[in-house]
Amino acid sequence: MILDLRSHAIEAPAHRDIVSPGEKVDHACLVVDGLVGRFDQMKNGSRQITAIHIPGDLCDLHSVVAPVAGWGLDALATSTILHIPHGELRAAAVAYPAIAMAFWRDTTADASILAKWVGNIGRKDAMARLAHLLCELGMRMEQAELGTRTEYTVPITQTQLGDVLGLTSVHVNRTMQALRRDGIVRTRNKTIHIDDWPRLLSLAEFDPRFLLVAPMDQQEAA
Amino acid sequence: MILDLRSHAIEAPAHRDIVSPGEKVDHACLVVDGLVGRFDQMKNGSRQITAIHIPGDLCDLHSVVAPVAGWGLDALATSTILHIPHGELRAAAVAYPAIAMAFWRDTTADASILAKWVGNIGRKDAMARLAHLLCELGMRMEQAELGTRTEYTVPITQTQLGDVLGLTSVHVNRTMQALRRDGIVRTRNKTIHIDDWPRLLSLAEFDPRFLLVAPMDQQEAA
DNA sequence: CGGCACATTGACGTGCATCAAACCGTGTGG
DNA sequence: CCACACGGTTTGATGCACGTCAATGTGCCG
Repeated sequence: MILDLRSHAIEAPAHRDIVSPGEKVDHACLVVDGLVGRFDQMKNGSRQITAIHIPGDLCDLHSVVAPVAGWGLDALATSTILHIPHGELRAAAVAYPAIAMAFWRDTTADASILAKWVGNIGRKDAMARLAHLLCELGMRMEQAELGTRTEYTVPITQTQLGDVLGLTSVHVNRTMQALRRDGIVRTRNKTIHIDDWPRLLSLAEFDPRFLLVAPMDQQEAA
Repeated sequence: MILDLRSHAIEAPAHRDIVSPGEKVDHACLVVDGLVGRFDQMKNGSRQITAIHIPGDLCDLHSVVAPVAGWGLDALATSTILHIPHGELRAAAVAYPAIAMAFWRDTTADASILAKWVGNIGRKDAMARLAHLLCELGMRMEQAELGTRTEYTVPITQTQLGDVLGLTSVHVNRTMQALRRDGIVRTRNKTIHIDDWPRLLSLAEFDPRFLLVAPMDQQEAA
C-alpha cells in the first residue's frame, strides 16, 4: 500500500546524516537497503543510537505528527532510502481509519522497543545488553525475511554497536569475545551466527512480546 | 472530551501494581491524582521505571492498539486512576480522524521522551541524568498547571528516582546532595525548589523540544 | 512511645571508561 | 604485484564512577 504513494529514492553513503537533529522534515523515510540509525547527540560529541532500522522499516513515521524532532537519522552503512511525503501519509490516515490505526500501532511498537532499551541500558550489564540486541535483531531480520533468527547479516561496526548499547567500542569488543569464547555466537564479516540460541535468550532475559509482532490479519486490515 | 467517555475511578495505595507485566487489559488509565510509573522488571528483581505519569496523563494509550504489553504500571504514591474502556477510545478514533491523530501524537510524544532517556541513561553521568529529570518534571508540571518549572511537588522516593535514572538509591542520594551543595536545588518533603534553573539546564543538556509540547490549537483540534 | 519507611553515611569492590598502541583486511595507486 | 593508507578490530595498563553492603539517623503516624 505504502509503495503506491508518490515517493522518491535517495542513496546515502555510510556515516552520512540523513536527517540532522532539529531539522524540520516534510517526508518520512523508508529503508530500502542498508541500515539506518536514529541517534541523539551529546554536547561532548558522544552519540547514542536510539533505534536501528533494517530494510523494510519506516523510520520516520513520527515526523508526520511531529515534523521537528530532537533526533537525527544516520546511515550506519551505505543505504538507499525512500522519501515519502507527509501529505500522502496523512491523507491516507484521514481517509482510512484502519490505516491511521496501523500507523499508530507502528509508533507504539517503536515506543515499546524504546522502553525495553531504557530497561536494558539502565539495569543490565554489557553481556546481557549485547545478547538482547542480537536476539532482537535476529527476530526482526527473520520477520522481515532477510535471514533467520540465528543467522543474519547486519552491516554495523563495533563502535556503532557501542553507541546502541551505551558502551564503548572497546568494551563491545571484549564482550563479543566472551560470547564467542563461550561458543554462543560466531561472527564472520558482518554476519552473525548464533550457535546457542537458548543460552543467548536466557543471558538477555529476552521476551519477544515487546516487539509487538503484528498478527498478520491486523496488518492486512490496513 | 475524554472525560465524557464512560469510565470509572479506582484508588491505588503506594507501591500497588495497577497493571502487571504481561497482563491483558481492556481499558486505558488516566492519572487523576498521585503518581504512576511504567516499569520493566528484571529477573534479579531490580526495576527500571520507563515513564513517569503525573496527574492529567494518559499512561496506557498504547494498550488500545496493543492490549498486552511487556511492562507494568505501578502507583509510585497513593493515586487515583480513571479506567477508560478501549472500545470507547477506539470508537472515538475511528469516528473522528482528528482524535485518531491526537492519540497518535500522544504516543509519539511518549516515544520521544523514551528516546531521550535512552540517550540520558546510555551516555550521561548521574548528575546530568538527575538534572535532566528535574528539568523535565518541572516543564511537565508547569504545562499541566500543577506547579511552576522551578517549584513543584512530586511524591517520589529516592529509590524510585534510582529506578528511573538507572542508579541505586544511594547514588541518587549523593548526587542530590551535590546539587544542593552547589546551591542549584533545594528539597523539602516532596517539593523541589530549583534555585539555579540555567545551571540545571546546562548540566542536563536539556532541550525542551523533545517533549513535543503540543501547540494549543493542535490540542483543541481533538 | 514505638514502629516503619525513607534518607544518609562510610568502607570497600568492580564493571566499564580511557588512553594508546598494535594488528588486520581491503581497496588503491604506482 | 607490491607499498601504503585507512577503517575497523584487538590488546594491555590504569583509573574512576557507581554498585554493594551494612549501619545509623530522622521524620511521620498510630
